[in-house]
Amino acid sequence: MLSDALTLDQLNLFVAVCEHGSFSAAGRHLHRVQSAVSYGIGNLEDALDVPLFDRGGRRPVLTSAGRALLRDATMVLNSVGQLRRHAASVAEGLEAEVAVAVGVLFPATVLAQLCKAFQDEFPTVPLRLQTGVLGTVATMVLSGASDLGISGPVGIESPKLKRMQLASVRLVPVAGEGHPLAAIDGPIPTTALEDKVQIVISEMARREVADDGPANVDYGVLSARTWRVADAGTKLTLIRAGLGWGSLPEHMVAEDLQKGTLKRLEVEEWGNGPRLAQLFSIVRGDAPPGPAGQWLLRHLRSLCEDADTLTSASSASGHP
Amino acid sequence: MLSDALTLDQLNLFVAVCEHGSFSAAGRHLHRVQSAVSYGIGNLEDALDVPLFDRGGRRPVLTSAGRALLRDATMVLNSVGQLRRHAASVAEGLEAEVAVAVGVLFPATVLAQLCKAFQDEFPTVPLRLQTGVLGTVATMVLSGASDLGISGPVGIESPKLKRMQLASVRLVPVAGEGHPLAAIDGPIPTTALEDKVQIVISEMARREVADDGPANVDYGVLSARTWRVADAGTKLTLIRAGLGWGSLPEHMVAEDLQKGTLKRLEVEEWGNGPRLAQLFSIVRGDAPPGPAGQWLLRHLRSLCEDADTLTSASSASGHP
DNA sequence: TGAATCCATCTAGTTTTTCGATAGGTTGCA
DNA sequence: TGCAACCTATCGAAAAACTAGATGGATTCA
Repeated sequence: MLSDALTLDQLNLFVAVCEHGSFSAAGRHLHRVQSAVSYGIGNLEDALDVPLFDRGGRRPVLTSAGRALLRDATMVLNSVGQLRRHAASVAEGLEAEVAVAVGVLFPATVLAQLCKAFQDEFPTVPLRLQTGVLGTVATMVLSGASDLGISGPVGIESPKLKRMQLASVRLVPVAGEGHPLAAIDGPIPTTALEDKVQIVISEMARREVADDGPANVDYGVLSARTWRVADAGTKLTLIRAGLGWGSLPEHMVAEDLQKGTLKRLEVEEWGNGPRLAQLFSIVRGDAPPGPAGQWLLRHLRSLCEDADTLTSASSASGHP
Repeated sequence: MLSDALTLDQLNLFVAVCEHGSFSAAGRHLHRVQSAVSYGIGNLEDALDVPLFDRGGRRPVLTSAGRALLRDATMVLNSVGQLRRHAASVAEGLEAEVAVAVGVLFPATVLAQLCKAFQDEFPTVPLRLQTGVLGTVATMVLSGASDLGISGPVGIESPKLKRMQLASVRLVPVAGEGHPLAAIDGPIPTTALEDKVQIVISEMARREVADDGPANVDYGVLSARTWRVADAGTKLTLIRAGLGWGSLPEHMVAEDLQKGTLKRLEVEEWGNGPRLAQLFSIVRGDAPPGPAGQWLLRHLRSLCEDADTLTSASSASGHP
């Protein structure tokens, strides 16, 4: 061996020697001859240019450098083990990773539950989460960038896409506590809304696919003055700051409504009943997800069945 | 190659191919022939039992499994790189790690500054922090478990230990706001303290070394009823809860004193001036720390010189 | 269609690793 | 002290793994 080679085999020998206390013992456990172990450790010390063991006494004893480098070595071997397990699960037919595109309306707490359950079931399959605005979810599934989508009815239509209804999310129109609309008690006529800023979630209008479809349409726009934001989080903060009004899923505003920092609006045109946004799961019919993705889909469906209407009940589970 | 071998060299080839787009290009960059690259990648695919590339077209294209495993591979190579850098720094004479034992009295904010500066100066040298009660710090340095100690004057004496004064910490006797002692305004006579519970930091009395020395002595004990705790944190919480009184370094109680949740006591026997606890650095004279440890010691000293008396000034730097 | 790349595969030669044995050291016990 | 039971380093021969270079087939681009 010339000099800086550094083999995984050498690292394996290294930790084996540290575990079993001697070159010979390590050799026995690894079904190698003692001279092979000696040779390998010698090469490792040459490669790192650091003596790892004191060979003075009966059994080799780690130098302080060896003790510190042992940690690095085990770390390397751990990452190798992860690679191996991952590869094994792929070889057995599991997909290499599952990419999920989830729309902003889907409650984060349910999503967290879902991810945790998935991680418990498939520890070797990485999960890639992509949260996007309404329309992009379907686009991502169609393009193959995501294996599974969770989204509202908005978005491109394609015969390739298979949608299944999951649950409903209650949308409540709200305004910040200082906002003029918050002071109105009864039903608010549409005329009163027209000159107020409404904050709307909107995508960046990428209309490459399905150009003739009903893409890039804003739903539920009542005001003449609208501000468009990219995600529900900034929409919430803007409304909280009193910059305008808008509808948000109930699970996102429940806490603010209780504290009084947000006030629920009664929009005349929408009546008094709750406005429900349907949530669908989206997969491609011609390229269905693998076993892990199928499992994720089933689990998602059962999670949504438990709570037919995804209200603050899911977020309330976080509070005692 | 038989089957499950998995070499670092193979992983290197793998990422190189992904980087440069083709087996040949990777070979050129790595000064290897194309057939060698092909051979290595083939062995890797055999070892993992997973095809990594689609060889249909002009240039090999990653399979989805390959894309996922590429992340694992780079992770392995990163950890190997860390091992290499660490080994290189050891080969150049730096110690493999620096272990510091720091007494509970030392302000955490200064400690954090020290650690940060050390990490910037020696990114390859891991730092091992061991916070211990008064006497154990010296013991750890003497036994070689730590290279450097920061402690008060308490602890074993040994000709091998070299102490240098660092700074002083003001100790203030305090009690919780509901405690009867907190109601007394003037100097408190010792007789009034005798029947109140005093909370004292004490070690678990390990007197293996220096058995005849002044080990295991409690300093500043005035009360007949004493509770002993292992660390300053629980001492603070106990006192805060009103279970007793005791002295604590000023930097730990400054906030509570300001908020009024703790009250400063005036103990007659200790007079009105501040009680100062000296802090020393401790190293072994016969086995001095290496260059990184020396640097740490110097930096520690300069940090302490800036604020000769370590008061809440150090923690106040965190507030604007 | 032809030029330019690319990959897999084969052969032969080189390098690395293993084996088994030997020599020399340390530890602990009689 | 001497002996048994460990341990390690080292050496020569054999085995295994790897490399270079050449060849053939496939793809892409002009």
